Amino acid sequence: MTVESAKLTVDTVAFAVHQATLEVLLIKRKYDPFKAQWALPGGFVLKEDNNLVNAAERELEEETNVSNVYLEQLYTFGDVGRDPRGRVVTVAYLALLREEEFALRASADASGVAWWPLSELPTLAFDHEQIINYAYQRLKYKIEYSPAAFKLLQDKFTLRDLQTVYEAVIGHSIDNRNFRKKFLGSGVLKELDETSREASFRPARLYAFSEAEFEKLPDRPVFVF
Amino acid sequence: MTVESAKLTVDTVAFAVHQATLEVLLIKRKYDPFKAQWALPGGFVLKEDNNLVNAAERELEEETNVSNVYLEQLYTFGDVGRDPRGRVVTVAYLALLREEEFALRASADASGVAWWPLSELPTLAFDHEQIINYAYQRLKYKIEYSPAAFKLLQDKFTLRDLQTVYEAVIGHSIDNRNFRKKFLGSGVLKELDETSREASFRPARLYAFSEAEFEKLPDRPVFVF
DNA sequence: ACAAAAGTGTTGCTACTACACCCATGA
DNA sequence: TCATGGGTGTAGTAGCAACACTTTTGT
Repeated sequence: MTVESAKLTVDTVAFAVHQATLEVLLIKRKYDPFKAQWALPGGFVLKEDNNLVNAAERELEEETNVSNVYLEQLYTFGDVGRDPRGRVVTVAYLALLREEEFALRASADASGVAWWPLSELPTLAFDHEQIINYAYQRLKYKIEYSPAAFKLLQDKFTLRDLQTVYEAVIGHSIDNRNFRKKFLGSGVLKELDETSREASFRPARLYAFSEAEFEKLPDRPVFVF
Repeated sequence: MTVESAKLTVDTVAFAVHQATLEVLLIKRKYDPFKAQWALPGGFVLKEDNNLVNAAERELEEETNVSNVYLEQLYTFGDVGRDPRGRVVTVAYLALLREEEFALRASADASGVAWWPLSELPTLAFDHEQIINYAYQRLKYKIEYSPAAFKLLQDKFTLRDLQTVYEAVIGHSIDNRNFRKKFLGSGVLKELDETSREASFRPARLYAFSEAEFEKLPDRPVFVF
């Protein structure tokens, strides 16, 4: 019996919705293995990280300049052979954020950083394509019964913005009357006294999400369309 | 920057329903830390395990004699301080099985093995109480939209058996007419030509679960009661 | 006045909840 | 024939899907 001292890494699948498209944040690797290939931001867990999510936050900030966003643990991938360097187990995280809030900046192990549409991903290092697929499944489920969509939006948003997020994530369009009825009826949206004046047409009312009202919903609310 | 070579363990929360009670499989630790305390079956990932679930299966069999059961990854716990030996990250698994199928046998690091009702757990080693709570939440969700309940039953079962599993997991009783209507209407139960003759009263019809029919259900079926 | 997106109601149907009694069997 | 769990039906309600036109604004 030999205790395996596995190397432990964290990788983050960061999603954002940009121009009605669901996108993933990738970095271009500076070093081997998989030098010059696109990969998820992530890296080794260090002694100074006092838990796993801190490690994921640190790597994300170091490699992309994205910080202070919603992160949740996804799944741990540990098959022998997923990393050519030997037994490397990775704890994958899901992040949800708004692209506009961050100026991407490559550094550390990355020679590039970019948002890629989920439907047009490049060839990826390691088993990162599999991890992204897993993350996407999780996001599709989460958006149906949790406030995940609001992590992808500004604090103030129009119902159209919210619907666009849902459509980008689930991958098909939604009847706007039913969509609005369901959200307005749920009580989780606070109607604001402001409108967004975008162009030469009717301005849309702005709303904010109420965490408190969401918590009050009976058991597991359903936002399926 | 120092690469942390974390120790990696796996722990399994095995559930079964016995006499209408949801129970968890625990072992009594033979060695320090937490010597003589109850804990989840589990241990270090070894070089010869070629993926994480294999390690969980191996440890479960070694410590309890339970093998060949449904296992799924739950969550990875990696906070500094969760193990007095230093940085030990554990990948937790959920197992679902029937108690009657296995003769428990303690060995390796365990001086005892037993099923404990979830509502009467002893003091547990490490953060294992937290892990069990997490597993229980997951089970409650899974049973509502997946065939998880059938992993807790024999191949042939009565509708009463199935209802008992649901009641034990969700923690409250269900109207039997509505319960039967929903399951019979769903098409996932194959009616068998057999009955279970238990005692001096009307024998109950036996059913089997049809994986194939379950897969045919539109999107995410709901078995909420 | 026009272009563009915002905003709004109704109807039919399905699926759920609540609820209480008769049936089949073995002893 | 009795004790025990097995098995069944209905009515009211709530929530969902499908569907198209009017309103408001800036230019």
